[in-house]
Amino acid sequence: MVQLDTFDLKLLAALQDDGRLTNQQLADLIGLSASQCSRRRMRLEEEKVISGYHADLAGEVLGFELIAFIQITLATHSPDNAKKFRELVGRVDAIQEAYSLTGDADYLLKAVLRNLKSLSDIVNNVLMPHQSVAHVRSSIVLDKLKERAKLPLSTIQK
Amino acid sequence: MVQLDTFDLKLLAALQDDGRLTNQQLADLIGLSASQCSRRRMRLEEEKVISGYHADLAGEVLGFELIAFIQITLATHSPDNAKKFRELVGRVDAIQEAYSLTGDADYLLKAVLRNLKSLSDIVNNVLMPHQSVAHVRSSIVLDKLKERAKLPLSTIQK
DNA sequence: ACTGAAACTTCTGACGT
DNA sequence: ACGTCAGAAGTTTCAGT
Repeated sequence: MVQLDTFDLKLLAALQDDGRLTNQQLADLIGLSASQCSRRRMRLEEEKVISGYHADLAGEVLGFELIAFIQITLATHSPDNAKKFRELVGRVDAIQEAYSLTGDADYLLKAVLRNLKSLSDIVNNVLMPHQSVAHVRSSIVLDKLKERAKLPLSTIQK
Repeated sequence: MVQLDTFDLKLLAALQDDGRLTNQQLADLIGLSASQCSRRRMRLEEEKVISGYHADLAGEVLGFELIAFIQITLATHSPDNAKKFRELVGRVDAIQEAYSLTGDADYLLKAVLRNLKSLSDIVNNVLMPHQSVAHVRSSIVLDKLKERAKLPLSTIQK
């Protein structure tokens, strides 16, 4: 864990909101000179507190109409089986996120898809037939209440 | 749905990977002049194909040790109840993402937390006691196989 | 539609406080 | 640790093809 002061936290919060903010804009926002913001930003990038910058694309506009969460139970929990499943997850582009979890399912996947047929394809032709997989349960996203995860930096004590 | 050519898709893919790419760098990557990249980028921002840019922060480095998925079943499905639940979700900063879903649970929440006590707090003191909520089931993330959701732009036909 | 050049803005390293 | 300044780099508008 890195030592951060109030300026760092403000800077992180600002860049979390808008990743293309210039050092000048940051300077105005947090009350520091632009060069200082530049230096701090570089330090935070160097220290991997900022792990990267990404453009956020509108999935719907690009034709990805569907988001699905898919719960997976593995056939066995052998290292070999786990490895094969991870390779599968890595290969399938529609799977955006994948986590192993405590609880009844072993894995939770988030997939973005063009339509119901693509979901059916993934579930029935990719996941189900795979030797590592025992059970698949998918849920379709009806509504997004909150997205674009921001860390609650305000809860960090200086 | 917007009309995009190969250059647009390359540009989007590049910015999805690195949101701070300069127009010059984009120009080199996709084989267009910098001024053209600037114009196209502005158009894509204007059309909301690019919905924003965000710095990605390393949660662990900042002391968020825990990610949890929380499944919620509402007490009743009255509009009033749903509204109250949405307000709750909006208020709680630890809840990064929230979706309403098909399937056995009504909502799926993703929360980032400092430790197990914070999770227990949210579940037992915030979610469970809320009048709209009937049932809460939480799962802790053991491992991230895939994160940093990128849209599979390669699957888009020009 | 694209390129290239010109005017403007931003970045970043050296220096002084 | 911070701000100022100046040269370098990047951005964007505009004319030209």
